[in-house]
Amino acid sequence: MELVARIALNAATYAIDKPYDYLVPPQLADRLVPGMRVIIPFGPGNRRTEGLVLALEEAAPAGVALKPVLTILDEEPVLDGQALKLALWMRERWFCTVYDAARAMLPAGLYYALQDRWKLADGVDRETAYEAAGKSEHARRVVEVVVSQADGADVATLRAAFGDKDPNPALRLLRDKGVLTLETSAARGVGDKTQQVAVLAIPPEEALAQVVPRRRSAPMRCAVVELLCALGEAAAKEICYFTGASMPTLRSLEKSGILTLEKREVYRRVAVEGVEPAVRPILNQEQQAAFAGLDALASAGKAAVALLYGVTGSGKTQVYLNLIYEALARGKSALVLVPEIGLTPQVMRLFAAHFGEQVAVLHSALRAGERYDEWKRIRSGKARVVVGTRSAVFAPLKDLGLIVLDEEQEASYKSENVPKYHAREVAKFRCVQQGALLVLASATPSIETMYQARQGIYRLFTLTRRYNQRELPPVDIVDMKEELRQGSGGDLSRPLLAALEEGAVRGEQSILLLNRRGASRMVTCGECGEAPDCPRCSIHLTYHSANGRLMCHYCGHSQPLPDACPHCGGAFNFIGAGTQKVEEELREALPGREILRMDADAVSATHSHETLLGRFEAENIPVLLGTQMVAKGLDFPNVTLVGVISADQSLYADDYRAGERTFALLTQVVGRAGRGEKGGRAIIQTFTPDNEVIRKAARQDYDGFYAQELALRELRGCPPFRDLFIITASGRLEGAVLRTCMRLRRTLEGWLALPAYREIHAKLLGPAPAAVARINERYRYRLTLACANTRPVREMVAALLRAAQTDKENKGVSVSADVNPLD
DNA sequence: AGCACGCCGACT
DNA sequence: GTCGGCGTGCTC
Repeated sequence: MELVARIALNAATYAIDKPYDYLVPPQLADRLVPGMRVIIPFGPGNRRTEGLVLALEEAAPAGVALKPVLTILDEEPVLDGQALKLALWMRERWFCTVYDAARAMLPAGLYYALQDRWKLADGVDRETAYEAAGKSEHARRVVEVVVSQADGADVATLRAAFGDKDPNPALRLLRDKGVLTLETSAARGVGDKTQQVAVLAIPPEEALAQVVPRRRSAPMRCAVVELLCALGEAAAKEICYFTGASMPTLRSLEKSGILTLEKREVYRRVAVEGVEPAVRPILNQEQQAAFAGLDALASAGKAAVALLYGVTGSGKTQVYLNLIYEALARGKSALVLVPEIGLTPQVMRLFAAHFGEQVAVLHSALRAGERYDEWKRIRSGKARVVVGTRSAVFAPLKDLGLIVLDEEQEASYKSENVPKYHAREVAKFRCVQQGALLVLASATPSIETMYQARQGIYRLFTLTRRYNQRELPPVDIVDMKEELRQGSGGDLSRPLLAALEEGAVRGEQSILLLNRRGASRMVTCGECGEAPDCPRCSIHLTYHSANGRLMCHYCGHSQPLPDACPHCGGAFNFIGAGTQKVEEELREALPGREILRMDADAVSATHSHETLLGRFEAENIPVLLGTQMVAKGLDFPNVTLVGVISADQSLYADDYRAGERTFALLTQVVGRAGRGEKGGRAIIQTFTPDNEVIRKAARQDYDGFYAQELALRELRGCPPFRDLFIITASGRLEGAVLRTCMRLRRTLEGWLALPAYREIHAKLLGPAPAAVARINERYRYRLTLACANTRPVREMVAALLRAAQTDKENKGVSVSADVNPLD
């Protein structure tokens, strides 16, 4: 008998992902446990890859000899039995490999990078090596590269030296002659959250003296140095943004000794210590009723899902804080998930105040090492309450009694990367595993969740009473078409400007929400209507006034704004509002009033969210203008006016969730306007004032919106009536991508006609170009399969993906699948 | 995806 | 005879 490990491999692609059997050598046998990661040889070349041990079995030696496990990477298992089951389920559910799932579940700080280095074998000097290489040009080049490097050459360096040629045959030849050896080491990948900072290495005058005379031949070098002289030091990314320079330019300046590039940690941990302990919140009658019902579910020890539907300000948080107290009292642990934008220092402080040292915080802004520390605290049982964003759903809590998803409709719960999981579904699975209660909390639940609740599949608890019984603020909907007719062509209507001015005169504050990504605006030619496109992606470039350049939001390409339209010579116009443009318009309309801008640009530079919001409140700045993130400032007592600059921008996006997203946003804004003593009002600007989504949001009429939207979803065949499987093909040649898509469609049509799949009743759409048809010189087309998400359908889609990856006809085209994407 | 193996043309 | 380019099939 021998010990065999069944292992999921990092190197396996989706098409060949399955457990592979390896022999456990006797000297490793007593240390190896399922859930540990190992290094194993894979493929004909026995290249080293990482693997995750799924199971260990005693077996009689088979006919063919198994390859051995080489190294164990972990002292203790990193995933327990339930986590391994979750990984297997994720593969089935989201079309990823088991290892993809495992990677998503583990903190990055745990990560090992395998480093393969080719070195001269012991006792071999460079002369012998060159001799062995003989006349082979490739072999000589390999030796050249290897001897030029003190501790051997890594694979990437060799690849680079060979251009598009393959160094492998030469490497193998030299290895077989005993000249070269390959060493594999596993290096911990901690500290990956760093950024490059450029610092002048010599006095500014000297630096300028070196580059200015050569401004003509090297304008970028000159621009970079001038910027650095002004700033002293700056992040490499920012330098590239402001000057249009690229990283190679910075590296060449480093080589010339003019500047140095240093790696620095980006994130700092938010201190939570020194928080006053809080007492368990007391509930009003309505909250108490919801709490009692939920707690009865939680204490039953059977898995359940509940929707806690409570209007803004009804105190959902107090309810689930009480549930956590109860869970802890029963010896259970609790997990609270918040959307990315919702995990603020206030939230962290709130939980620290209630649960002190028992709280662990997991979010994307933690450094790899810190995240790893928190992960260990959770696994050891020291932390029993976890607050975190999407990936915290995998927190290794034992005896999980409760998971809360706050603002459950938020898009940030769906992962955009492989595996493209939804935290709500993962949470549901974990609750089933542990017999725990899942609480979905929201003032504007997603249509799917409310549908399940009304069907009786989820238990529904409702909070209708607003905090201190405050009335809803008056909401004005301003018709921007009418504004235009009256000759007011800007982004700000006269009623909004008047209200802003009035507020400022009274010393009150206003918040303006620009419902749109970043600081951007489209540019079109006023004569021919042409808009500049990204040369690599099929999307329009947007203008950034901070650096005066056109940029691509997908690949980061940037170029100067042309003086005139290259097609007809006409002048460029700006359409759509960006925060920077609105800011300029505001400054003109409200001379002398201070305006604070808060968008991705303003925040990433030097000031965090928090410092900006803090300034807004402390300095009583009259106007705060920004993207979604300003919604966090709505609770300040002196804010009496909230303006939505263009409700249309998200409403007319081309996906089925646009209505839901817009409704949730407007409802939140209106519901929270004027919470303070002074009351308040909201103004919504739109070109379509009769739109029912906008009107219902203004009235906080969720039920009306739900009824209308549900009917629409049924008509369109969207969730919750059908799930959408999006199968995307991408590649460099548009024709090949489209042909692959057509073949996939024919295959699916054939399969759907088979008796085995007769029950599916699917609707098949496409091929259609993806929303952004080309990204980074790759074309993307997609098929949509609309039907219920059942096991046979998932098996069919999985079979399609495997077939597509194996089919030689699809060379150069990759195919992937996603379920109910949110974009 | 990577990698070996096998086949074939180019150059010595 | 090699060397190196390219197509095909497998990965415990």
